[in-house]
Amino acid sequence: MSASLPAGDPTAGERVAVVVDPALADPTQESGALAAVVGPGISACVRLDHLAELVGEIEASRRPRWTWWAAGHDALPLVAARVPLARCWDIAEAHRVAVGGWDASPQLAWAAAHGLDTGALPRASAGDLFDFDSPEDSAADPGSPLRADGYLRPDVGSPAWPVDEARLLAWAHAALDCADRQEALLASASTRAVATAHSESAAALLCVELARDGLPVDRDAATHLIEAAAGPRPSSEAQAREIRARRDAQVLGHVPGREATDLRNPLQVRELLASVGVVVPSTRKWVLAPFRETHPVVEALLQWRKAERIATTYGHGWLATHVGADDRLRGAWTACDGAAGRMTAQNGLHNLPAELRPAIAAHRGHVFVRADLGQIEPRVLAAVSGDRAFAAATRADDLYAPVAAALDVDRPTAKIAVLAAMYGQRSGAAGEALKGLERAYPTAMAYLDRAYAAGVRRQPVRTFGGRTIPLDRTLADVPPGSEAAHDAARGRFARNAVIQGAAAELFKAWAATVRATTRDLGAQIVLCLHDELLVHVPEPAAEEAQDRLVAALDDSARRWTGSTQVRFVADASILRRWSEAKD
DNA sequence: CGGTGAACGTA
DNA sequence: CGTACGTTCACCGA
Repeated sequence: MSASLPAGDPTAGERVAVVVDPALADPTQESGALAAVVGPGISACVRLDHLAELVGEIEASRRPRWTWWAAGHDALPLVAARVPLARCWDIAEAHRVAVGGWDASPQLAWAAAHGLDTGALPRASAGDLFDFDSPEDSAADPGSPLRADGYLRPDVGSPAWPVDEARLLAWAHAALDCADRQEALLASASTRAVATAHSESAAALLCVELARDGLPVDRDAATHLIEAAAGPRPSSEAQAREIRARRDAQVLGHVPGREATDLRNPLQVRELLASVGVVVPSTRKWVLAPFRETHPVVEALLQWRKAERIATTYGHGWLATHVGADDRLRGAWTACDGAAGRMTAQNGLHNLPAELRPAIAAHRGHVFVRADLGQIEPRVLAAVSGDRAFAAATRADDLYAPVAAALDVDRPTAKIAVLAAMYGQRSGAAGEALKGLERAYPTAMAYLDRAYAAGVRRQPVRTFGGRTIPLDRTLADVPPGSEAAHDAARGRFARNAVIQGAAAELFKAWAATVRATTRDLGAQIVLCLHDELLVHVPEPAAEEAQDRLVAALDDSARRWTGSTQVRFVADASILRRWSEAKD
């Protein structure tokens, strides 16, 4: 089926929905399957192998805001075909801005956008997923994704929902409706929430590109680093056992009579340590560190842990599994975690040990342009709190210098005080300096206090960008204790979330701008690491890309804060290997 | 076989 | 100084 394109004037911001058959596990592998494209004057159902061409034409003539339920599914064929798209609206990400949390199914997003009770979502009946004869449905068109009571049917959009052209078109219309409602809701909730939904949506599209492109690796360098830490790649299970046993022997040799200890069992390790007089509540690194001199087995154990980490998690198996034949490390990316809203990545992309960084190297004819945001969290605090005095401090290259002067303390003390105020210390003492902060920057401190208090009261907080952060979540790792301890943990979480979350929003706005402004250079963003961007750039374009990264920060920070009062700084450099970075 | 905690890497 | 996430392993209970 072909689409007729109306010749109308390009209208900024008009929505065009793209939806791909929800049954497809991998929309890049099923060229015969269907997608629908619906917008003003457009209503087309096309085979996937014709989708990129149609979307490319519409993009060229109208630059609409491409709207989908989730980029990871609906935009996948477009990313695979490298269709450049300027604007998008990701319903799942917009829902995460509006409501928070991780769950963002079409059913939930739809209900929230339409003001329906999200605690009472219809559930698919266990007996028959496609039983459309329940009383709620009787009044509705049997082909519609909607129930008569206004909810989406529980099964639509799921892999089990069989589509035809009419159903897919209706699914695209539903996306348009849902996105319009979300936008209205966000606009009424916060002045910045619509802009946040835009940059979060762009980040979600970037995530699909990151998964497609991967992080360039020097395979030989990686192999050598892994061999140095974990030994050669075993060619048999017997050899693997032998290498493991040899690694274990480095530790067990220090404790004759206890060679049978399983070093991978923390309980047995604790017993082993106790037998040489090291009595500890746990065998964590920072607990054992003070005992390094007490008995040689402690140092040997800590060394063993490092090698074991490389061998098991970032070893030969990892290299073979996650680094493709094109020497790119790939993993799945998400634009927004379930807590404060950072990006996440799998397969080690976000927690690669620093010693493996020399293996992250630009490919032939390319370099990396790397940039990170300096002192991002205190600068964000200045922006989101509106503290004029603290904002004045951000005009310094080193924010802690003017803070130290204002508090009449040395720089390290000023830094610890600021970090303690933002994150909340439980041990140690920043005492006097903290009081100085309260005097010098009362507006910023009050902002943090309000978030903490809301957390204790279990009330949701909102980031500067308008993202709701619910506080009914179970906290990750609160040690058993009093109710007061849990209150304090929620308070710390909330206080951290409004800073970390706002920083994540600015970072994503920056990343989205970089993506848009460096595309013509042939640049690819290949890593997003919370406050750091790694961009793979054809060598001749390196300096231009570096300039644009810095300019993109000025642009996105000005748009995000709505002012120029707070200064954000990026340290940008051109590298061949990630390890060449200063810090 | 799925969930949990310990441990540790990153920011 | 805290928060968050991803990965692996051993253990537990079904």
